[in-house]
Amino acid sequence: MKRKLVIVTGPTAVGKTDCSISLALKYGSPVISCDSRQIYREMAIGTAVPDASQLAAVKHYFIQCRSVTENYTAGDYEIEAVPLIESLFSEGHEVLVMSGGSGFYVNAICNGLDALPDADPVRRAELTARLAEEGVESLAEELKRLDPVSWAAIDIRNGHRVVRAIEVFLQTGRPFVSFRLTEPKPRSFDIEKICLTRPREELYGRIDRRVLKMMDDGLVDEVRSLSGFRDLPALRTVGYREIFDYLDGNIPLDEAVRLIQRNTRHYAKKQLTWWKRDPAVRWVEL
RNA sequence: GGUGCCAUAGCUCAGUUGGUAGAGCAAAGGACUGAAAAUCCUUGUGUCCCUAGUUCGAUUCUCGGUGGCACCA
Repeated sequence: MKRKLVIVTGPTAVGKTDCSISLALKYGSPVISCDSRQIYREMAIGTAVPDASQLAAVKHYFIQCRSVTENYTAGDYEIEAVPLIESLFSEGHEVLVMSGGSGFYVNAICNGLDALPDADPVRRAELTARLAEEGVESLAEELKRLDPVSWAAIDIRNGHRVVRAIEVFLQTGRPFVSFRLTEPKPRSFDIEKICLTRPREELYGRIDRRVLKMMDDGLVDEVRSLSGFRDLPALRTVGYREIFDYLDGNIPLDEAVRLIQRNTRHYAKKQLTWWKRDPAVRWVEL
């Protein structure tokens, strides 16, 4: 029988952690996290990492193992997680449990990312500054001149996409879209994707309550301790930006809480949209 | 009990000198190849509280009712 990777995903606060731990115990598997924010050790409260007893119950990978200063990416994740999965299978596991809500990271595992270069930090910073100063139209014009094929193919109103396409062209001399493969990367294991879901109202209630619990657990102090890192990509995260606004005196605390709740709801909705277009997922309503 | 004000989108309200209506917030839908909890795009038909009247036509004016608020008793 081919080895199987069971991926437990779904919107934030739906209950992935509990479900993944019971599955892991059932199969004698560790839990391999695929969460782009729980990976940062400085961001425990605002990302709702598994608690101490949950972490003690099952071995977890990719939880709080990096610093926010490392700018971890989906590409890094694929490079580390796929060999880890293969090595765990070779140790004798029949089933491995992966869990997390970052669709792009799951995609990196299931289909693989194409052989695009990493961002050069200096050029990225330069292009990001220009995006802020000149606006996306100006950079889109530049992309049109440099790489008209990609200009026509990507969402040219999306600043991040335009920056990325320009930077890839400048680094390689090749059109950004020419790197795209048509076939997903072959994997040595089967994959089963399970998307947990709940009635929308119930999910939103869970989100609201979890945000209040984060506040009780000391989210403000956690964010305050990270103020030196606030411009890093990792800190551009729901729950952190709003508290920075509060600490700056721009909004009262109750407004910050309200915004975190709302923005988390929006995030949950985007996650659901991501999974809805994937015909391979099995939906499980809790 | 009396008088006045109010009743329009999930919420707060604007507006229609009579030709069936629009802002903010909330919400919904979508995109996605190394920032992805990021970033970007799209979306407003709602018994205009109910009944009757005037009118070619009433959410708009008038009578009455119902509910809310304020003040006076």
